[in-house]
Amino acid sequence: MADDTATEARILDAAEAVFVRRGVDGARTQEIADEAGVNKALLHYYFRTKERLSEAVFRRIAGAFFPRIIAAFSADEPVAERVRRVVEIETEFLRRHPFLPGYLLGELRARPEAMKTLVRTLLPIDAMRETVRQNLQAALDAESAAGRMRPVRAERFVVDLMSWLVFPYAARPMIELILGLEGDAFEAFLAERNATLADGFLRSLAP
Amino acid sequence: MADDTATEARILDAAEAVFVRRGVDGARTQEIADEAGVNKALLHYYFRTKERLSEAVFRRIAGAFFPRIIAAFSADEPVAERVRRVVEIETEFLRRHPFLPGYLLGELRARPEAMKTLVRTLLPIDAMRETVRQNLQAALDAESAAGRMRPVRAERFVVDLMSWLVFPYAARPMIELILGLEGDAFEAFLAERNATLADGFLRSLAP
DNA sequence: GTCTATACGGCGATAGAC
DNA sequence: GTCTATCGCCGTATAGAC
Repeated sequence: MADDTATEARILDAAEAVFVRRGVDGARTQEIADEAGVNKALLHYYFRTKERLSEAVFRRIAGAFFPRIIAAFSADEPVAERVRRVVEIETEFLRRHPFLPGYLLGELRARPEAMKTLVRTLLPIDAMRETVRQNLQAALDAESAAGRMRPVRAERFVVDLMSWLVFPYAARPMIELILGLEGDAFEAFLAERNATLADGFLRSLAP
Repeated sequence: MADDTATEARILDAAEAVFVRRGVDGARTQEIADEAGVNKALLHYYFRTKERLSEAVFRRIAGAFFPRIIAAFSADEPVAERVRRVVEIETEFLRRHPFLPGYLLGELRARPEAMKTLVRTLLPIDAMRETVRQNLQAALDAESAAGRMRPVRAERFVVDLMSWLVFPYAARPMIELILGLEGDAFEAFLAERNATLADGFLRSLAP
């Protein structure tokens, strides 16, 4: 075992774990090597530099994170159903990757232009944007025309829902500290919250 | 001019600027010295280490950020008024310090235990927590008993409102990228959003 | 208090053996 | 493809002159 592709994958997994918990600047290549069960020289063999390794990790994460969300927002379903779908997909994803929002936000903050460029080469940004602006906006306009919802811009709709979904994970240490929701209490709090989040969100848009 | 306290303050201001835009790990003491118009040796003279300097900066920022928000949440006013107050205070503060959420979240993520300890020595966490749990929860319970609002836990109330307020700033590069709201368009988007944010939030809690 | 110059350590990168 | 050993830079910390 431990052929080349398996080793490369192990390094990538280890790098993801370390980058996600320490940030790229705070991460040490030694720690990545330890976590992968190899030595630093192999990181160089496979990825050449820490910079390139971090880009590979970011690519993998961003590629898994964004497309499904955009798809759910733009699915050909009633607005209420899309909201429930986004909530469902996102809560499931975040349950498995709770520290990922902090990582993504941290990287985009530390190296905004580099990361933006990276995402642009990775995802069909323009197409995604158009889908949101056309498809989602049309659905929202139809709802408001029918008097079932107040008028709202698609951009705001997306930002507001994503704020509720993502922020608690990114701010977890702060919430634990200020509100005294440590460990399991925090998890329980989020689970309960997630169950009623879609309804609350839709109510905020009631006519 | 340039007596000792002025120099120390200039270093602190410079450090804040650099830490906020690069994160502590990404910051170089040389850049802080340049921005303060002094040399690296003086940083050591006043603050001994980069670590201590970062703690001083964090203290100043956290001390300015949290107390006013907690006070607004717990003010002796109707719930709707408190919400509008929190929104007003927070939007004004964030307008002047738009990169601060990213900094705070980043530090609490990179060094959660150290930062938590620091905040505990800085703020009366337990008292703040009790105020939220007692005072705010009582106000929310009264509203729901009167049929003006659905029942909600104070913790959730706080997290949901803060999510809407803070997340767009922390996620600014991502929002600019995905939704195509660059520069001024982003500012305009937020200004418009902030104006109706309190009402939308209260609607989400309608009975 | 403020500067110049330097010591020191750590980390990423790499050479070279197997 | 994987290892051991080592290099060289860069950033923080510090000594010492003014």
